[in-house]
Amino acid sequence: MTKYKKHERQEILLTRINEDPFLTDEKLADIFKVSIQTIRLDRLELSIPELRERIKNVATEEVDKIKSLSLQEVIGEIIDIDLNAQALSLFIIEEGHVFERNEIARGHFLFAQANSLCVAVINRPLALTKSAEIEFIRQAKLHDKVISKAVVNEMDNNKAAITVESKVDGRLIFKGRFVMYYSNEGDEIG
Amino acid sequence: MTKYKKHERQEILLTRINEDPFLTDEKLADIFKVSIQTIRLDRLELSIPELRERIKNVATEEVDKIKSLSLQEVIGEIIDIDLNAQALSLFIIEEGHVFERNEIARGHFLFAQANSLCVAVINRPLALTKSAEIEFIRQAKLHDKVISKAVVNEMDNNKAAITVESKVDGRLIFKGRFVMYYSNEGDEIG
DNA sequence: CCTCATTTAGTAGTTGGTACTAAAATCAGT
DNA sequence: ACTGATTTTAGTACCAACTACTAAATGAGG
Repeated sequence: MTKYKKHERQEILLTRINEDPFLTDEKLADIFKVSIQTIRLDRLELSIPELRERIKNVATEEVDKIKSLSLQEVIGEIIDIDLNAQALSLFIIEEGHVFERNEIARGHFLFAQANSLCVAVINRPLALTKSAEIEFIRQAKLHDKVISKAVVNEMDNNKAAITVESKVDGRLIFKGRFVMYYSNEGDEIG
Repeated sequence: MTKYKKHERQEILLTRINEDPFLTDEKLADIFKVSIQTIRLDRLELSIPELRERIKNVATEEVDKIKSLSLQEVIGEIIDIDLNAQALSLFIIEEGHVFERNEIARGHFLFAQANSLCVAVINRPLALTKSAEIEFIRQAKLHDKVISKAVVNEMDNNKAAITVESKVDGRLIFKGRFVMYYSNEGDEIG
């Protein structure tokens, strides 16, 4: 239980505060068994803002994140659309979408992109997926830009058949055939 | 531009602070053209905490949300598992999972639950979805508790066939047949 | 005009700091 | 063991944004 050296302590301090930004100087002084002044000097040298600033930052940052997450409601960004005919979307694979171990995208995000695109191309108050046959052909990896294309093959009064193909760098990674149910008013299915 | 009456002012104060929790008493006093003391009395009567408390609340709330979202990495909570044989998971439909308009769950979350469950039941370093046939039988609504059951039908050296059924209150809402690819080391697919 | 509610003023004390000065302790090298 | 630099403490004054309290001023209505 020897005390850390300055440099050592500062490194740990950084990660500690990163993990838990809600730590006061007093608590930190307690943790490292040094005086409050030492902690303050450390923060000064590492230009770590004071507790209140840190909390404020968390509060404002996370408000932004929530906004961008509700944007993720429709997964992927629609880049071209020809209503009831075809549509294109772009989805960039980020940290949250992959298996930690190998950075391969989880299948359901690719499905979600395709599914969202089907909902979008059928622009109705109610559009639900009825069934789908899908195939994962190749892996998508972290930071890949996935371009998904949906083409409406058939449409009748309340159903549409849509095929979706997703590609990374022009290579097919996913394809699916979706049957969508839709209506113009708030009908019930099943 | 007459001054508000007490009650009136307090109502507006409430909504104002709700909209923007980062307002100091000083700014609020300025807005309502009253003294700081009046604002403090108002907050006391309405039991609105002080600025710093409010900011802290925002920060902690949002930290919780982020945590529950990275937990969403595996969508749904696994409640029972018999490796390579079958597994059960629970997924509660929340605000972020439904269409705003009608509070019906987006299909890809139900798919994600099923897909995650398939990955979980095949407990291998690499387990990827190869293909799936799925059917959405009935809608799931906001706050529904969806129980998903995966049963492994066949397994060979590197593939498994799994059927999944999801129910709400015992009624079938989704079913799917998944083919999963897996390996014990970091092999490549395709 | 009197009275009760409302508003404002002012003081002391709190938390979690900054900014600064200065003393004490520790360490490194000779 | 001594010196000089580095590091750590100690201590003071000050700040924001309050709470908690007392007391005075200002309304508004009967």
